[in-house]
Amino acid sequence: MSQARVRFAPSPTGTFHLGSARTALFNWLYAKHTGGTFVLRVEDTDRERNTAEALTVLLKGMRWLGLDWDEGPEVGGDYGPYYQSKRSSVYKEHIEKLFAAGRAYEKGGAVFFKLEGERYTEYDEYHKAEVEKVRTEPQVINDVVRGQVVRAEERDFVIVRSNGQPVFHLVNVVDDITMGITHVIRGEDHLSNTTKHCELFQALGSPLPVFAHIPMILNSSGPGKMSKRGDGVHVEDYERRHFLPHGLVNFLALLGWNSKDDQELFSRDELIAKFDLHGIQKGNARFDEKKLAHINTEQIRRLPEEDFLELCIPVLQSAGVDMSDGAYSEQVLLLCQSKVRSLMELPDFVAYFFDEDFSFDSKAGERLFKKGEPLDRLTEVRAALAKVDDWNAESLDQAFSDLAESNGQDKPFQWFPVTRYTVSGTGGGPDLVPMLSVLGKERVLVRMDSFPYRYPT
RNA sequence: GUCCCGUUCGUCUAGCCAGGUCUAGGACACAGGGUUUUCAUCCCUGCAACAGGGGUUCGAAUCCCCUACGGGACGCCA
Repeated sequence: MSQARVRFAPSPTGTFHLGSARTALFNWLYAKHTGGTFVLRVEDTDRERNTAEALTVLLKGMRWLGLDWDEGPEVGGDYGPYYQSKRSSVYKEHIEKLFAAGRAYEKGGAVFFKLEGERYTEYDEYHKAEVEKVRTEPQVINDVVRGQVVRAEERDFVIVRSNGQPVFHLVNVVDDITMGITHVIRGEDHLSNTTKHCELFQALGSPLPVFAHIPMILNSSGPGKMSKRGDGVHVEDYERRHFLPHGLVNFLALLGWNSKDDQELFSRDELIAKFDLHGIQKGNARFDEKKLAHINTEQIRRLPEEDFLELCIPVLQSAGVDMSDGAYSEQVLLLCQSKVRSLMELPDFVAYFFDEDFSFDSKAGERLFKKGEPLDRLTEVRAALAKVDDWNAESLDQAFSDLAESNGQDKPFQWFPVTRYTVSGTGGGPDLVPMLSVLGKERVLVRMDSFPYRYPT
């Protein structure tokens, strides 16, 4: 596989849309897969909305997702500058080339690209006006995803505005040429634009890159492509909700691409190894948060302990959890890695480990008191645990077994629910014995003793 | 309105290019069951789709045509 030079060319708008993120991801994956180069180019022609803050959001999002670029802002490269606003001279040169070739003309202060072919005028229903059209030779686009797409451009189009600013179509093509881009991987919404781009490539005497138009991401409900506004449509939303960057990456990769072998959970390296343009889907995809949540959960489970701990720290700190006892916090978190479904729920999930004033879940309490004599069981288990000197999972297991045996029971199950509830206030959580072991003898006994006074009756 | 792209379970998708092995496979979700101290995990089972019509063929989810529906483009936005 030859090394590809691909680019992600966003226009900073102040947010980082998931659709853009997926386009960036596919480009990044393809560059990595082929051992090629991933270029980040900022399309900031036009506009006051292209602020420094908007660019920061984008770069931060890219870095959070782990999509590092080989050339572009802040890292440089041999094909710069990588901001379109700084490439005026390059565009000027190419516009002159078009004039020289008789493929550009001025009208109303703007520069138009001149199509070749027979001209005629026609009433246009869309523009509600009589317009000039050209019968051009149709362009044949060889798209890796869609096969051959044949389409003819029928109107001359603006390449430089009357204010002197070059237009997207022109700068996009000129940059792709001058930056040596080999593969253009972008959203299907650009497919119709591609005929314009092909005209420009040809008029400038440059070979066409390989095109791959990837499907759109549609709203999970309702019509149309994924909206630009709202919660859950931007990368920042998922960062704020403490999703794993790789969880989002894995999910996004599956939206419009698959590995053909039923594998859905990938490490970053597996994704790079398996990603291929031919696995890209033609049909549009609908965004499904439930599947995202599932993949995120699975990726939490697969995290190496160190990475898991590192990711947890900021989540708990921002929730105000006191983690001054590092070794203890670490034990608590490792207890939870296989139980928790998202990092977001972690602070609530571990609250009782760090706060003696934890609350009691009323539903679980009702269930507990509905059957048997929990207070009697509590007295028994309290006495049994008080005798444990060497407080660890093994000796605790033994203490429970002895307790069962001395009461003529096979297993100590009837003491478990009340134990869990009095020390944690919940009906669920990490495995009981390891949990008691981590909490420590003193905490456990104190909580058991205070339970009758603290439990709201 | 014109042009382009698409259409397999509710959702993401495999299969389609090289027609038979497809009573259409996997995953999420959902439902039921089992394991379990746990509304967690795990395991099992179930539910559920080739948009419609025509053609080609011994045979079509797979090839061709039409229709319908969905998406996109048609900006001196990108």
